Parts: sequence; structure tokens; C-alpha cells
Amino acid sequence: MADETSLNPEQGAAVEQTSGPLLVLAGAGSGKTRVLTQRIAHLIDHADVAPWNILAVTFTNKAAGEMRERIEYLVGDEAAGRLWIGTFHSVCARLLRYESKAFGLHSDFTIYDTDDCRALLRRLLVALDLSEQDFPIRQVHGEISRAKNAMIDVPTFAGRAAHNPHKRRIADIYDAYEKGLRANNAFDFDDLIVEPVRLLQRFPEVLEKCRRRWKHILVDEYQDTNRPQYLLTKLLAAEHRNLCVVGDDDQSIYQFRGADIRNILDFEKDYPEAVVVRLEQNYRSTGRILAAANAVIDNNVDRKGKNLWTALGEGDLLQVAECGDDRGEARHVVAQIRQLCSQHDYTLADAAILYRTNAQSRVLEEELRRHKMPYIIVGGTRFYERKEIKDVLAYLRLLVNPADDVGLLRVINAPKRGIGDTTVEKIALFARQTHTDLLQAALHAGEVPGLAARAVKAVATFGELMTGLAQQIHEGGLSLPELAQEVLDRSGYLEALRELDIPEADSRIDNLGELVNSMSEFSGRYEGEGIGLSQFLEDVALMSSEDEAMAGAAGGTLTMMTLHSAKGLEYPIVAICGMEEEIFPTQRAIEESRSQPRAIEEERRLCYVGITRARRHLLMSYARWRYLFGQGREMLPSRFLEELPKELVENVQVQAELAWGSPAGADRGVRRQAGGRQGANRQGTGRQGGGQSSPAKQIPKPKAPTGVHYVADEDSGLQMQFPGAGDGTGGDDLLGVGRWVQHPAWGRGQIVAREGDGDKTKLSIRFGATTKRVVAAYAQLQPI
DNA sequence: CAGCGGTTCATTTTT
DNA sequence: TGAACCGCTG
Repeated sequence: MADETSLNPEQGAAVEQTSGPLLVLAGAGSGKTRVLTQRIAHLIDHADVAPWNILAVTFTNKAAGEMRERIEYLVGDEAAGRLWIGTFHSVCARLLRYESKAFGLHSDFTIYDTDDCRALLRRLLVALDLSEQDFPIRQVHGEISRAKNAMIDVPTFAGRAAHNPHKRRIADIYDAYEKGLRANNAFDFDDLIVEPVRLLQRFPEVLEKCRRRWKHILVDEYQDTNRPQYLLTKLLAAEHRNLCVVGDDDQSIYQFRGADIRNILDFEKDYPEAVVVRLEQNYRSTGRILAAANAVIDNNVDRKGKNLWTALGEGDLLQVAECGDDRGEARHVVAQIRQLCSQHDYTLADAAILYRTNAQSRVLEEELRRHKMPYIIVGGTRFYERKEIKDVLAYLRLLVNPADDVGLLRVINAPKRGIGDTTVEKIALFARQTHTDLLQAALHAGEVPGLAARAVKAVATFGELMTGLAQQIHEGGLSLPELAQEVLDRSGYLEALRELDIPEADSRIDNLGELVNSMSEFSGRYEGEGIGLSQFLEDVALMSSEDEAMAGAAGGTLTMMTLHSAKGLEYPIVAICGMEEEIFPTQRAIEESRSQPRAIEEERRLCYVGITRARRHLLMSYARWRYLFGQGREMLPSRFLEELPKELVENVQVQAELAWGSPAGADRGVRRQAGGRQGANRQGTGRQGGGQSSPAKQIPKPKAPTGVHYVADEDSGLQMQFPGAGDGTGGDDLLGVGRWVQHPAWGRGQIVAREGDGDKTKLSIRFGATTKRVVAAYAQLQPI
């Protein structure tokens, strides 16, 4: 809150502790990022540490980017550019590429995401003659992943499984899976951490080199580290012991995926000489909000214990709303937010709606659209996980790594070339017999036994396509976006999409255009060696959906996201919806808690995270009745609500969407008729946003392929049709949030945020995967 | 081989 | 409610 450079005594202590192990227990909103960045600046400016000797590891790309940005501000671009800042995964991927030769790996490996891994497993099950019924892919993959993260290798796993037939089969799958990955020259996410650990354990000279390189190590969100990540930092820091970890045990919300809270709880055991600093002054929230957070988290046993305090004053009561049903809840929450906005002069960008599961967003979206309120959804389907994007990337992957069978299987018949399953199977068999990869086999289609002439021809076409592209790369002179364009054209992918007579086709084509744009942007940044294809692919594989500059964005766009995605963010107004048993905490957590009472604690921490996102106004709501699994159900209020001290809470009651009758039946008919429901607006919040109502949307697009966090094109299109809809910012102009523009250098982009006004208007524009901030007056933007 | 329609399934969270 | 999967048909 205070300016960037002023520090309280604890923060100052952490910054100035420049050597030896340091544990910073940083409560929510206590300025931990400031401490981290200042500490790095301090190391460089006052402790004579070279930037390239500093390794700072974060949990998300977004956090890494923000940290780099803030450090740039402190020490300048030059020094900041030489720091090692990144996620565990990206730093490790880099390490693996550098050191690949040391242990006989290809440096051009492919990173398999969850989908790819499942595709591989699916094939392996067939090969092992096991049914997906008995071995559900999800579960098997989960089990393998858990084993890997516990550093249990295949022989060990098999040893432990000896007595259990089912486990033994899984050991076989695990074995085949590992071999499959290696044969495909691929790593999964887990490997990216686990393999470097093994590498460092096995090769002392590599370890030595790394220790010399990274003389100071800082780890953010330490409570979220898993076993291999812990081992990695331990290995690297064992000698110089300059390890600074920052975290909050109360905000550990990723144990479900292997984060080990002991890493932070036992830090002082591992490093007895560690200095411990607690940051307990919160600069974010009002007293009542903090008191509520403290009261809730106090029910957890598994914690170090701390108490946040604030100098910001009591603030308002929290509101807990009991709603008749989920739609009533949505209506109430939206109405409340509107009211708070007009009362306190906030814009919609100052508000966030949080929920436990993504599925809950739908009802809220409907309500927001009804009011023509612009919103963005953080998370959801990621851009790079869309089918069309993954398809094109698979072509590119295959060009870098011809052994990538999973990639090949993805594209050999996309677009349709008349290569069906039987043909593929024959090729696969041939590949196995001749000990090559699928691409090699496909290139020798003529030799594959039992392949009909027509199939041979089809496969040959595909083979020529790939060799042709490979050759073009070889000859050089092709830029990254040009290469992508070649793939799109020569593969016939784009053409097939154009001919496809379905409504989504257009947005898919747009997405592909964005992909090409993101490549242009990338090659602009990474001029130099080659076309940087494999670096691009790595970036993309490790990219999360949160690489956007949306925190603190002005511009009248409300944010919705899961509680998980909200970690690290803050808003003046926060609403947490679905405060109901079996939703939050989830049914699963409740079940688990029967045998393992602590299972609830992670949910409670999540609740704590949610509460502490709020700066001024916190609204929690539950519905007594909601659609779940497509069916109406009665719900009970969440136990977490009972943990809120009564004196902090104002309780309100909101009636159901339909006052009487079975909500189930009545509800349905009205549903999508946005225009038809007059009563929807009543609920009396006073002023409406944009006066003139408009004709019902012409393209209801039954499917909202959320995708990019910004509600997909058609939605922003909707917003555009109704200027003035927003509120706060006059949305009347061509450079409002949601608008698409053309930039001379970066191509097509979508405006995601807007700050300031007049000459000083700054816009954040997302071009493909990256977001740029520009001054509207200078950027030569062309609205499209 | 592709496309359709019916079925079943599951819904945490993400690098 | 919806996505993903299966089996059937053309």
C-alpha cells in the first residue's frame, strides 16, 4: 500500500538478510512480492551479487513476469534481464536442454501436457490389452503422477506392487509409459522436475556447475512446492545455503496435486540456522474482513499459526446472503455488486466473483449478460489447449521432434485425409516391427504390409507434406509465423475449416490467426538463433491461462474465477458464491474427511484465500436449492459460514427466482430467453448501466467456448453491440474493453483493460498469448 | 472411413 | 448440463 520502496521493520529485515537460509512467513496481503523484489535488488545493489547468480522461482508464469517487471523498475532492464526468473517448470526445462548431452538426451524434446499423456496411455492400454474400464485413464495417470512426485521409479513401484495384481498391472503401464515417453523423446510435466533432480543426484559435475551458477536462490509460494521441487532446491542450496523461501502455510491450496506442506512447516528443521521473518501486517483488507479470515483459519490444526492485523480500520460488515436458488443467488450477487459500485464509485473492474468450481460460472454469466455487464473469466479452457491450436502445434512439434508419436497421431488425419484407425494401426504395427517411430513408418507407407493402395496414397500425401515442411525449415529463410502459415495452408487444415459449415469454424479460424500472431510477437522478441521453433513450443507448453495483465485493470470489466485462480489477487469488492456443503467444501473433501479429518483443512485454506482477496467489501452467498449434475437439489449452508464470528456478519435473505411452484419445471421454459424475462431486473438496485436496452442478441451461440479468459469472441461481440453497456467507462468508444484492434507491428489483438483517460489512456491489448500495454494516443491502432 | 445419435460419464483445483 | 465415448449405418 505504501509506496514501492518503503518497508516495515519485518520486511526490511527480510530484505537485508542477504545470506544464509531465510524463511519469510508472509500472510495474505503482507507485501511479500515487495519483499522478494526488493531483496533481489538489494542483493545486486548492496551485496555485490551478480544478477546471473540469482535464481528466483515462482509458481506461475504470471508471477514470474510480474516479478521481473518490478525488478526492472528497481535495478534496470540490463541487470533484470540477466536474472534467472521463472517457474520451476521453465527453469528445469532450460536446465534439461542445456545438460541434455551430459546424459544422452535430445535437446529438442517435446513437453507433453495432460492430454498428450492420456493419449499415450490410451494407446498403451490397448497394446497391453487392458481395458479402460478396469484402468480408467484419469486414475492411472493420477497414480503414475503421484508415484513420480513421490520419486518412486518404476522398479520401486513394481516392487511394492508385487502382492497386488491390479497394482502390478499399473506398474506395467507405468513402465510402458516411461518407455513410451522416452521413445517419443518427450517429457511430461512431472518429468520436468523429477528428471533434473535425478540428473543432479547422478552427475556431481553438473550439480557443481549449477551451484556455482545459482549462488542465491529465492522461492516464492514455497507452501506449494512438492517433493521433487523441494529436493531440487535442497540440492542446489546445500552448500552455500543462500536459500530464501517465501510462503504462507495457510494459503497452501495445491496439496491435491502433490504440494507438500511439510516443506514449509519443516524448513527450520532442514536449515537450523534459518532466520525466520513473519509478515503479519496486512495492507489490504479492513479489520472485519481480516477478523473473519483469522477466525475461519483458526479451525485448522495443521498450521504454524499467525495473526494478521491491519491498520486500515474496521470497515463494513460482511454480508452473508441466503438465496432461494442458484439463479436468485446470481441475481443477488450481481445486484449487490452494482449497488456497491454506484455507492462507492467503484467500477466493475474493482469487483470479482469467486466460486469453487468452474461449472458455477454459468448461471452468473447468464445474469451478467442479462444486464449487459462486461466480464472476463480467468482460467477456463486455455487458448493453447483448444483443439485447433493443439492440432497445428502438433504439426510443429513433429517437425522439431519426429519421434513424437502422440503428435503424429493427432494430425495424421486432421484434416481428414482418409487415414482411418485401421490404417493407423497397420502403420503402428509396422513401426513396432521395424523399431522406428510412426513418422518413419508413414514415410515408408509402401512397405507397410496389408495397406490398401488408397491408404498408401493417403499416407504418402501426409508424408510428403511433412518432408516438404521439414525441408523448408532446413533451407532456412522461413520465419516462425511464416512456417505456421505454411502448415495451415499446405496441410489443408485451414481450407477444411473454411469449408466446414458450422458456426464455431469462424472463431477457430480466428484462433489460428491469433496463433500466427503470437508467433510473430515471439520471433520479434527472440531474434537470433534459428527461428526459435522449439523455444516457442516450450513456452507454449508451459504457458498457463493467467498470462494476462488483468489484475488491477481498469475499464469496467468484472472478473470471475475460481478461488484457486484468485490466489495472489485482490479486489475492493469480492463475492464468494456457492457457500454450500458439498460445493465448498466439495463433496469429495467431505467424504475424505471421514477417514482423514484434515481433508477439510485444504478447503478451509481455500476459503481463507478467498476471504483475504477482499479489500473493502466481502459478500458470501449460498443457495438453498441449486442445479447440480443437471438436476435440482437442496443444499445446506457451508460449515465455513458457521465459523464466521456473528458480530462481523450481516445476514440477508433473498427469495428464489420463482416465488412458488416447483422451481425445476418452471425454470426451464424461461431459461435462455434473455429478452423474455421482464422481471429479471427488478430486485431494485437503482440505476441500470446503459439506458437503452437492445434487441436480443442475434447469435445466441448455444455453446460458449470460453477458451481465452476473455469470454470468447461472440461474447465480446455482444458487448460491442451495446455500447454504454458497461458501466463506469463509457463503453461508447472503439477502444473499449473487449474491442478488437489491429496494431501495425503486433497484428490483431483484443483490448483487455483500460486505464486513465484522454491522452493518457493506456490500453492492455492481448495479441495471441501475450499482452501489451500501450498508450492509446501513440499506438497506431485500428479498430476492427 | 466418416458421420450420426445414443449413451454414459463426471464435475475441483494446474505447471 | 455438458463433454466424451461407443456402436451403428451409409
